[in-house]
Amino acid sequence: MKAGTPDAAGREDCAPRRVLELFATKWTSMILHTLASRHGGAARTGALLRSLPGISKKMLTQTLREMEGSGLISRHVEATTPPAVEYRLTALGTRFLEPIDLLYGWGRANADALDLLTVRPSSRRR
Amino acid sequence: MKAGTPDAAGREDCAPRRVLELFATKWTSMILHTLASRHGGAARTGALLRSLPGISKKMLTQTLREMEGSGLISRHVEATTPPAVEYRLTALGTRFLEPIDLLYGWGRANADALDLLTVRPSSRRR
DNA sequence: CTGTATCCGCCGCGATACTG
DNA sequence: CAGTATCGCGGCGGATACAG
Repeated sequence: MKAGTPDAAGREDCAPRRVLELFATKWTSMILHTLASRHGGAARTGALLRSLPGISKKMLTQTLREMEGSGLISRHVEATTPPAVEYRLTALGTRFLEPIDLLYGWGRANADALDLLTVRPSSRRR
Repeated sequence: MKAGTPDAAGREDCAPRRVLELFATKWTSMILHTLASRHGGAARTGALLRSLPGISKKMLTQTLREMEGSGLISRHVEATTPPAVEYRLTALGTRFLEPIDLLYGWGRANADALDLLTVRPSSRRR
């Protein structure tokens, strides 16, 4: 196999890249994971906001919109006052959780190896 | 389980988040994948540059540096003229390929579902 | 061939304030 | 409670030019 042949993640329109784009917005996977941890795979805005340390209200809404557009979650409004909005995992979203959890699991299983390096020992290269 | 309990991807210093950061630089997984497709899990700069449509020389080098710092790959220099540099998968990098390939595989398996949405049908919300 | 250094536009994302 | 609108900064990442 010669070089120059995009056999790997070559083409810009391939499925793998499409998946990576889902991770572009850094909160996507965490939101999905949080929803999954809830009973019924659903949660309201406020709950999500509280369960995701560091996320801003803006990013939450924004990411939720994108995820809805990607078909990962669905939005349900209770026409009460004050309004209650609930987000639920869709079939696609639920399926996407498999590879995500695998990724998370890998992270936990290799936490030590990752630690050694994020701390940046002391002397390196040059 | 009540809300407010960061049971999911809560803490900012947890392993899952650490893993996500590896995806922060969008080329990391693709570089790993490309290296894996080579015999011996190694490739030279030029080859990588040609195998990754769209990447710039700058980003390649930069990403390779970060990956080296993260222990995913190692750098080997042949002191010839012109110099020949080769990057190789490390044990950690190889292990990280498992979840990555799973992710890619998922993308291919759900390519159709993703297509329907990236095209954005026509009428939606509002 | 490999790598570094600038210049610079774009946009992810937080902070803050306001409407229903 | 849920959502939108603005402002602003940091930095990703491309283009280009130069060096070993």
